[in-house]
Amino acid sequence: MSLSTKYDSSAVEDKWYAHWMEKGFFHSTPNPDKEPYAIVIPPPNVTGVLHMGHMLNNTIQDVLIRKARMEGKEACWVPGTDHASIATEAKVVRMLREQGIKKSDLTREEFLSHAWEWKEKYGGIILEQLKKLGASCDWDRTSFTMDDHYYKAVIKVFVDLYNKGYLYRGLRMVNWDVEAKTTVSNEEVLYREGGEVSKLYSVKYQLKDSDECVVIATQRPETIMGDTAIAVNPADDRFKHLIGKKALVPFINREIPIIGDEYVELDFGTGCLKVTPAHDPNDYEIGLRHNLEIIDTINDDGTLNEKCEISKYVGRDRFEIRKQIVKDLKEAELLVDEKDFTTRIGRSERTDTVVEPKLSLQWFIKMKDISKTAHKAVMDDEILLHPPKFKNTYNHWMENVKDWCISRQLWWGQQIPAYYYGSNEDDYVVAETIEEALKLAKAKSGNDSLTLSDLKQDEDVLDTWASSWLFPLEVFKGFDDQYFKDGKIAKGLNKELDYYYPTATLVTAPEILFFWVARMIIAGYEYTGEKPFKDVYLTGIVRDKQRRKMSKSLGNSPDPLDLIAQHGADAVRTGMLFSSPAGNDLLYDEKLIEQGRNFANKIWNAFRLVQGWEVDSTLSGEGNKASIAWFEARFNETLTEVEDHFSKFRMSDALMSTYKLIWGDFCSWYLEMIKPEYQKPIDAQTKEATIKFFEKILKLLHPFMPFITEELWHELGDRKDTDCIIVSEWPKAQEFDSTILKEAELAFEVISNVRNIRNAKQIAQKEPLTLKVKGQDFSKFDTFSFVIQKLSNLSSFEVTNEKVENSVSFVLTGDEFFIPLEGSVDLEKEKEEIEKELAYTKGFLQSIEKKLSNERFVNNAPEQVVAMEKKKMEDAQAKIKVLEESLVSMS
RNA sequence: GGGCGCUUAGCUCAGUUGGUUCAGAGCACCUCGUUUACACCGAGGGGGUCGGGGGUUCGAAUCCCUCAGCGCCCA
Repeated sequence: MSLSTKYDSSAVEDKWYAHWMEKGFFHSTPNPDKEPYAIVIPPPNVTGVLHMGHMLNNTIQDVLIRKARMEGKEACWVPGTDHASIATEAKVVRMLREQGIKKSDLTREEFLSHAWEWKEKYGGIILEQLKKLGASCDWDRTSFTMDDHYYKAVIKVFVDLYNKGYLYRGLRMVNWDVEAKTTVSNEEVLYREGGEVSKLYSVKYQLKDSDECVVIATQRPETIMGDTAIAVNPADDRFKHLIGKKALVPFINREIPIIGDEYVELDFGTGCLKVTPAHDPNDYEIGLRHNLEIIDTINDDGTLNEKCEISKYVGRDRFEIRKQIVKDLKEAELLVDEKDFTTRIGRSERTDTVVEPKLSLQWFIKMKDISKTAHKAVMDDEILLHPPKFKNTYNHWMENVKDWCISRQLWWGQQIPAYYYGSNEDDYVVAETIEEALKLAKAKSGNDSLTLSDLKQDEDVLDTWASSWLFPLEVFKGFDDQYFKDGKIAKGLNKELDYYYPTATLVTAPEILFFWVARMIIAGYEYTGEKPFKDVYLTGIVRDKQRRKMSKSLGNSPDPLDLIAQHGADAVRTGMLFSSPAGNDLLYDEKLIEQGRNFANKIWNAFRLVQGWEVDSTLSGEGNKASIAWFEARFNETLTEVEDHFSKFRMSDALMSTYKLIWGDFCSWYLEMIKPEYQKPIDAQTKEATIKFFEKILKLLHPFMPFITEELWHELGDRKDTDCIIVSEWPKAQEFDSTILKEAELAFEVISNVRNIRNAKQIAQKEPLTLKVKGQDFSKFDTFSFVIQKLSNLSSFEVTNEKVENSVSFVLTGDEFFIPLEGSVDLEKEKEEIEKELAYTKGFLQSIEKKLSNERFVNNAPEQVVAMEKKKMEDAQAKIKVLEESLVSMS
């Protein structure tokens, strides 16, 4: 045999990927004769490199799309990338800095040209890496969220939402990164595990017209000058008498009211809270409730401004001032106490600076009305979430949906199409182009002399999610002028969108259920009146063995490309799926990948066996007929199971069923059943049937292991280069003969028992044995008697009416089996074992008899259950009889 | 503080409306084996009172209550 005993993935994978590409198998165009099946990829970040999460996610998508393709659907997997405004801008800024260029020295246009250059260079890395994984994306359709048409779509949607009244500008408390000078979203604010040690200062505030003082506790004494109230809990007996009085802000002696608010915790700090609405989200809420003044004392760069009223503080950094003011308070004897305490401090994911809560004028989408249909669609199972437990989460979020701040103080992204023409807050218009804006501005202002140069476009760009929420629509160019009219995408005009949309399945991580999934649903209904996808499969998070999330900073993530190079893409794909039940986190273990590799090797060797068989057409092959019929049935049984798993998005179960079919049923049983003796030929029918089976199991496995299955598909037969397994027909589950499955089951039990005895008695497999069975009905062994003899290596298998002396025995249901073994039978030990089994069976019988003698059970339980119990009882009784007889004969 | 979820074999997890030996799978482990596809292998085996307690029921891993531990989301 010339083939290596080891399967070499490296010699196979690139070859077939190139072949598939060359033949255009991944490409899809609308075909009215076929059912569409589209998936849009969750577009990876252009800044990213492939990580384990992508591997899992894209493997699942590829499995789904390959299966759909084989099922004869028009499968279309649209790839793409996301411009990721914050992450990309941060990368570009860092790169420029390394070259000695400061962002602030560049114009917007100059900066953007650097950013584009960067994107062209690095933005496609992940997509290239996905090819190594075997991803069968339609690469001709690759989309980028800043492509020309996409950019325009985002702008159109902004204008449309504005015109529909869904957009507004409003003051909001945002997370402000003083270094990047941008707002950061909540998910970009990180908290160190276990918190950070900070100080809690207790500071004396003088009461107005009194010698009395209140002592407040604060972590941020530098914001004292922005205080506009002191709050106490109205239920606090210590302080409630102060409510309504006035206090004086230290140093500047501004009068502020003392108010009662339940937000204040009695046992935290001193029980008195200074309220600084401009610099704390909770304080801002309190401020709203009590109509407090807002005094913003901190600049965008984190320095203090003149509103703090203390000239020596102005222009200096907030943390520097914290030290300074503590010193000053000490000197003024206003600092009562200072102690360490641990608290959560939010830091910007990008710059690691402490996030400054800040009030700012931002653009918002009103979410309540626009999200109603999207909410209902999931609750009514119009869109299915898998696993369904996420319905709850979704519901909770949608019920409490908050307005969405969509502006970001960045340059990389779609620039907000709002144009300002005057100094009043309301002096702006929203339009797709500046020319259009000028018209609107003239009309709105009544000033016909306005010119283009009087208009100033909003500096900010849109949140990345405000572009990616259009992904399933815009990858099919839904917002093109020809189709997008009056705030809706017209039907019947866009062939692609009409055909592929709604897409079939979205596969993504639960962490972006709201940021992305919910918003795509919202946009889908808003612009087409239809859902964007039917099923949403939420994958788990890939973690290491200590349950830590895999991350670059922890260094606990293996390089996926190394893994592929080492074990093969097929192995990595199956490894990821082996332990990936829907929606549960996956604890990554390299052993799983090895298991995948071993599996590939097993299949490879099964192939080596089969292809080595010479055919002798004079052989009848009669003895193999039952085996062939059995595997046929077993295949169909498994296929039915696999289809059921797929329908429930139980990918790892579908894989496991396939794995067991191939390794257990096909290799360990079927091939052994039909295997000719060494170097002997096989009959033609059996060989032919076996090749057919091999092809079928390869098809079943193809979505999971595309490469080895394609390789063997071509090895198994002489095929044209377009006759590939990737486009072969998926097997359809047939009715199967369950009788033969039961007969085989019984035969396998007999074989296992014989093997067990060989094992216990140390009898080599090559030494033939005699097997005799004492039972009423031998016919149930007829079909597989040949197989039983072959796999147990029996010289004879026959009926006996008598007990067989000097033999080892075992009992299956009511039949007793004997293997004569002169000399090597330890009577005492045999007896012991029989007694043990007898005791167990008697106990078992007792529990059933108890059940059956319970009238309420017999009356209430379904007939089928009662019948089953009766059968169990009879079997147990028969077994007990046989065992007891054995014991008698032994003594 | 509010909401959701989890706890089954050494590990990772199945267990669909309570009822076919339902207490399972894979891996790991133990024994034996280099037989002629594969040691990235074969044959066989051990292992859990389903987190604790209580309840409903003829019957509970499954439903209810309670306690303990853990996780996630929102504040």
